[in-house]
Amino acid sequence: MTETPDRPSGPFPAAVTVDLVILTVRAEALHVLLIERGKPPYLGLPALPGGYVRPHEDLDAAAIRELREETGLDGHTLHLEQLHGYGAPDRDPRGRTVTTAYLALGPDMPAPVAGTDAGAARWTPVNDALAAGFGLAFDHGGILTDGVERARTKLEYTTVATSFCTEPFTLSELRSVYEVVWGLPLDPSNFRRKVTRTAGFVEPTGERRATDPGRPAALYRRGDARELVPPLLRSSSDVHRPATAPPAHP
Amino acid sequence: MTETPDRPSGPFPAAVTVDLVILTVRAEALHVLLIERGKPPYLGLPALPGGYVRPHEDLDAAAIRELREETGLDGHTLHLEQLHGYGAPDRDPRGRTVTTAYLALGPDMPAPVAGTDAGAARWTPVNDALAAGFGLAFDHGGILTDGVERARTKLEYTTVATSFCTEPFTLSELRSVYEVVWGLPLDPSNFRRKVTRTAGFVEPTGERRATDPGRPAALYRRGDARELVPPLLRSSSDVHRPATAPPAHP
DNA sequence: TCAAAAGTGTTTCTCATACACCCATGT
DNA sequence: ACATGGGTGTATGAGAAACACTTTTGA
Repeated sequence: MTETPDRPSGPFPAAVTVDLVILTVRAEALHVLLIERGKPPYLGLPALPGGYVRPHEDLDAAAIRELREETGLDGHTLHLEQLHGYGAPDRDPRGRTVTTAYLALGPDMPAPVAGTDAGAARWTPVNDALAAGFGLAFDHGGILTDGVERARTKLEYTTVATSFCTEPFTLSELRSVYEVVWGLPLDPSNFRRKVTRTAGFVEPTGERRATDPGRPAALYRRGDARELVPPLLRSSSDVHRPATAPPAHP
Repeated sequence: MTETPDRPSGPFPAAVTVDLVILTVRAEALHVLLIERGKPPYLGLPALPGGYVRPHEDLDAAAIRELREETGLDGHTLHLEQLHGYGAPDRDPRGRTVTTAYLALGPDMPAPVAGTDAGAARWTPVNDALAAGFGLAFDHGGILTDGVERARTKLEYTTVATSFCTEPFTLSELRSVYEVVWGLPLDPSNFRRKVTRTAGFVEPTGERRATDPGRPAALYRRGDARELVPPLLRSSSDVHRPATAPPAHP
């Protein structure tokens, strides 16, 4: 912190909050948990869940607490990481407020607990929430954009994609996570190879699960590895190119 | 922000600061800019430069301002990015203080301006500053560790390494940045190929610079590219293996 | 027995590694 | 001329992309 004494700057009171970008994959689309504001400002508008940090609480602890309060889920079973700090002077009309945004990634979750908070929590497709005119409260549109971008890049070089899956899961389910978050189709067999060849990415359980039609799929659990080397690049790599016109001669 | 009304939590006043991890490469080692604290707490101990955010100032603006005040350098010519927020309740004995740390990377800089601040600023080798018993003020040891780690990984998949070089620079100088930050020797010819084949990483100026003995090196400027795909991995790739004992027969 | 999904094998090609070798300059 | 660093060329091998093919189930 290191203050700079004897100059026009000095400590002034600000409110400290945490906000949560909670993402999950459901119905083949990336969803974010939004609540409806129950009081001004931005009354009735959708917003990210969050709240004030308590006087004797660390930022991470506040994020875990808010996560449980809003979703009923244990912050230790989800992936939770600090995203970014936001402190524009006018971001809250009530007064100077600095927020630390957190990114949470989890499997398709039970219907969100009707928050002790005013408005009920709702899963919203990210594409809808980011559409122009949707109107998130405060600067939450920008925060959501940053969170989604972080999630996309983190899939490349970490194993967090498994956080979106309920254990045990199949490799098709894991691949679907990548396809939904990146918005790209991947080649199933090459994806399988990369995942199973990376030590600690997934661990087979030995069990299988029947699918409606088709061969039962082997089940896996999350492995110990967190970093992914080499990374699973989404650009120019592993993309199953759609059926384009084949070259001239048959 | 989204307060949670009618519950034991609510806004309480906290001080808001920014701290800077300013790194540079000089004398074949990574250095960090530290100031000496001129007043309690932690009087006389080294600390990261930083200060209070002003009442009508954004976090980024505060970081740029502090950077100029402490180094005399323009925040727009250096690489500057938000690092992480730190808000442990007891991190400052004077009261609740939440800080947002920023990471700045720049070329070997002019001797730091004797800060308007109390203690003079000093370049310190990162290895010394992180050694047990060096004793940085507050939680600045942890912040510095996080900053160095961020710098190491960012060299892999972005072009920020060029921020450490004074333009124009040679490819040997750029390679030296990687070697110093990663602590690994790299193969000069393969490094050259990767850098020059990545569009927008560096742009040749057409000029050359004489070296003491040896062929003059071509000079380059930073390119437009910020992301580096494919990344320049530091693990198991491009490492020039040191002279180990050769196989049995000569 | 057919459709659908899981899973394996294989060819082709790209790119990184390792290292030999040539170039340009100061002493 | 020779030592020193800059810079180019290339043989080898690992791994990715593309896709044909086999396996296992439900209807």
